[in-house]
Amino acid sequence: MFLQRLEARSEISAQEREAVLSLNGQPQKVAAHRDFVRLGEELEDSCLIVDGLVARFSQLEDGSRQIVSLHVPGDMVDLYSLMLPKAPSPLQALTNVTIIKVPHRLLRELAFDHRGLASAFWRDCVVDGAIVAQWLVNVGRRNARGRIAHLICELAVRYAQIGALTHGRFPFPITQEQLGDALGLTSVHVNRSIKTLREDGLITVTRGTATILDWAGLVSVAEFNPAYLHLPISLGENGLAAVRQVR
Amino acid sequence: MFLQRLEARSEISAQEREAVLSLNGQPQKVAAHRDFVRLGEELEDSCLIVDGLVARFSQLEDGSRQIVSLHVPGDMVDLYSLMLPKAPSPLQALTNVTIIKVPHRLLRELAFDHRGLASAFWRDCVVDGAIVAQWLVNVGRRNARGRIAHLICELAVRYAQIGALTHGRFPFPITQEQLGDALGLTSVHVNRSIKTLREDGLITVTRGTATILDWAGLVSVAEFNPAYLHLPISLGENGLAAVRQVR
DNA sequence: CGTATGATTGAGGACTTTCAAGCCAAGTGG
DNA sequence: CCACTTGGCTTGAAAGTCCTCAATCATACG
Repeated sequence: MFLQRLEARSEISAQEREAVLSLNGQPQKVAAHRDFVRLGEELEDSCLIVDGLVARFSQLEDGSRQIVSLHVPGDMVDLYSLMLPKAPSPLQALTNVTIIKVPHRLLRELAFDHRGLASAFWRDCVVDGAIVAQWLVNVGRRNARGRIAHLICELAVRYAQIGALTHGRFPFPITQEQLGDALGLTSVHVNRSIKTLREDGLITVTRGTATILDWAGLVSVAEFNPAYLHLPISLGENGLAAVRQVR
Repeated sequence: MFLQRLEARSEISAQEREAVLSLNGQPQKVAAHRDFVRLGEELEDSCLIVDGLVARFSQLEDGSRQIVSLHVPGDMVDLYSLMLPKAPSPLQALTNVTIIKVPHRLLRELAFDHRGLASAFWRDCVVDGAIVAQWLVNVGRRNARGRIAHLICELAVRYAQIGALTHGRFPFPITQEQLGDALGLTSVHVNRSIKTLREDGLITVTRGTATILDWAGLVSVAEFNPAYLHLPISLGENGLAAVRQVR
């Protein structure tokens, strides 16, 4: 999975591919709602998500939270911890999650031996930053409807990339409270805004899965342009087909 | 300047130091308000800021802007373009600016020949991302007063790092309109909020310079913790003295 | 001195939050 | 098998923050 993610954004040689595949680790289960990386912790591994949804967040003194990034299977959540071992933000499992911890030592060796992999890792960190920047635009300059639509578009594309989007449906195991924490909104207002999107025939959300009814409409409400994700994939009409792009 | 910035965050060997110092380039002037990198442009250089203030931003269809990062002298604004040559966001000079364009080719050679520098570059990109993440928290979860206070705290520390903070005063050549664009607010509301900060005796802003009157108070309003900047510096009481930290 | 850019202030309205209550589906234990 | 609990969704009403539109002021510049 990790290899697939890297290859989506970087050229990887056959030799480097082998090197990545030689990595292995024990899958671990993490229960929903558990913080499995705490603020300021010194990390010696990076976490590859195998299954489930993970959030990186910050907590303010009044108890409010801002989710800074969401991570789907295939993401190496804290690859950046290679460069900043002291966790700048905690990690929480939003659902039951399976992760594989990959030791920094091994990743460093890989980056040392294969400059293509070093670039790929570095590039992945940069793209992660670009996604956060896009979220900042989202939260700073769009109203609630636009923010929600944008996040849904982003997740649709990211799930499509890992083959988890079928018939315009994809996993959406996130509560409205958590959505609010990601978008700088209240769960109440998230609820009302989703309602208007539903009434406009753009999407429906039920029991952990989202359905796209009108991809073009959603994209338009969100002003969504997937370029910032740097994935070789886009969604066809109505979000039904995932289309691989030539790079 | 570039070397100083790198050394603030990474260990650089004597040999690597020499290598960085061997870089040279022509200083260029950019007039205030000019976009000197455009969206989607293919970049072959990264820009070191020598003087002035630069903003990276996104523009929405309705014309509104979100400034995603601000860059002070010593910053290599778009170091990340080494990994993503196609500019994901334009760059604007907020003031008259002096930059030095450093060819990607040279930076790549440096990173190739010196693994310590490769790490330092990568780390700098990661820290840039961490700053954007902090901005996201700021915009997503703080009210106008808190946002403004937080940005002022950040800039105070960053200017202190380059020795441009004296007697609690530092350069603040940014219009309220631009502040709003950075904070997800209107210039009008920025104005009113700054007024309350001034009335509370926390800061004053006049003619391109900000003065910190009550650092502790400002930090408290902002809930500011400079750790995310990963700089070996902090500000003493009332923001008067810049204190170098042991790493 | 006129012009231009940015700061400041006022009034009204829009979007979002807060507080509160009710609803629904799923899981639990007697 | 069913009351009972629980977490999450939904809705209403009132309040607050922030925005829009507009006008005035201040300062710098040609």
